[in-house]
Amino acid sequence: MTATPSASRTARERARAELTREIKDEARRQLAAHGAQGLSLRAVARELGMVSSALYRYFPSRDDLLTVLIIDAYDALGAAAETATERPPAGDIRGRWRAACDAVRGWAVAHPHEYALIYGSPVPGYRAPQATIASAIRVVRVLGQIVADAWPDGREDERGAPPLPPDLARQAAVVADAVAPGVPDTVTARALIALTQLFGMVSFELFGQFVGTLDPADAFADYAVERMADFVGLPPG
Amino acid sequence: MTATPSASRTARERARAELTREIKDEARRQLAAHGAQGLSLRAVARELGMVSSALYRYFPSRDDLLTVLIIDAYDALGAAAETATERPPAGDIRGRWRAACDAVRGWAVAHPHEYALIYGSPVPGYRAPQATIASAIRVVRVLGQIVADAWPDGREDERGAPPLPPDLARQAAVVADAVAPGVPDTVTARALIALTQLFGMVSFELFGQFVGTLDPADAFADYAVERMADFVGLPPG
DNA sequence: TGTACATCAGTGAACGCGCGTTCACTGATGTAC
DNA sequence: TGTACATCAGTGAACGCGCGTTCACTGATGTAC
Repeated sequence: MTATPSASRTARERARAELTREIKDEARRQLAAHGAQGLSLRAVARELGMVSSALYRYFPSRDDLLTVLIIDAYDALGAAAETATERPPAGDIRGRWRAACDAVRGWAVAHPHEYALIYGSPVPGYRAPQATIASAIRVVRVLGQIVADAWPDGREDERGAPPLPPDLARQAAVVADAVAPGVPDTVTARALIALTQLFGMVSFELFGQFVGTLDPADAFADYAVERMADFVGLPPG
Repeated sequence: MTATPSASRTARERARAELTREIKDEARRQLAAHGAQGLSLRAVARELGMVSSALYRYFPSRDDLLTVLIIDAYDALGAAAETATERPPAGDIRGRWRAACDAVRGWAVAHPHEYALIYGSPVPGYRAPQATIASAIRVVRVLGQIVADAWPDGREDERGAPPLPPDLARQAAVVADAVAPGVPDTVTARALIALTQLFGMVSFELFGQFVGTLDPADAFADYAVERMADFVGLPPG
């Protein structure tokens, strides 16, 4: 535990950390080029000038590497949303909503294959472990917090929204407890509708459903974000 | 051109049509089991008791087989929506909307891998030819027609909806011309928002984003369909 | 400070696998006269 | 109706490829005394 062995240990560990990062970077590059199932350990090793078996010092299997990439992607998206939403003043609810939604779309457009990895069709044969959930929830928490800030304790949903059937009310309450505390269940349901709209729109854009119609999709995306903010009941900006 | 040769020619052609169908069926079965990139010509042939090279009498390549499966999937979804939307009386706009949306979700749940094939991440290396577009548009046309029926010529969007920026107005007009003639552009934009919500919701359900929260998603889906009908401005049911 | 030992990173060969596609072929089915 | 020929479906072997993973190994880095 003296200074020297600890320093040299970190030297080795630093090399290890650096190579781990390089492997992930190269894997991400291949993801971008050939998609999730085009990710090949041998190709990663080749590109890094190593022999393929060397990668097993860093990741126990291809699936583990994939899992790390998935978690990283969720974290990157979550971090982008968190950062964006902190830019406007805390009281500017609609500005924060807009910033968060724009950040989601912006990150997705900038990293289409990583987006596809986490929100596209699941990779067959691969089953995401529990470990991904904490990262996956970050972006949801960002949007949930904005809605929660718009609905301080005791505020009712005064729009005469149709009440939820009991099953849905229960589910909405669980979601609200986790990511949007204090929000009435009808509002939570609307926020979940807005969430699925946002990701559905981004997926349509990235996966080619808009080609030839809403292409480019910027104006549509901006408009949809505002209308969904109205729909949820956020104060006008 | 006499009866006999023509009958025997159809005999051979009937055999061909039947085997073509069996190949597609088996391919769909593999799609369901292993996903799009798990679709292997050799495995299809093996399962049919043929040698792999025999498939080349029916499909010039693996990609062509995939393309046919994609078109079939779009057509099956479109047909399901068309059939469902014709069940309620033509004047029951909301009933038809509900039926169409339910049919989309129902088909997707019943055929998750085919849904993933057409609305999930694009298969890397594969690029859908133009031929798919006519089939892809069918389900959109069903929803568009319902909205068009709710907005007969001359009816305005009287809700004081925010006007569209010019770029978006132009895009919305093109879409309306194609699938929802006569619909004001603000309504078209809302219908497109509803469309992306529907498919986003279905994708979240099928791709595992709802596991542990909105699971099962039936109540949420029903609620969302109604709220989106309100949002578009369809008459209450 | 120096030596003996343990840990760890990376090598290279090999295993066993499945894939898409081509090609020359056989034999059955259909066609023309 | 019968024969000669053309078309077509399906065979079986082969090509060349890339993959994930294992394993015994070498040599460098770090640790304990």
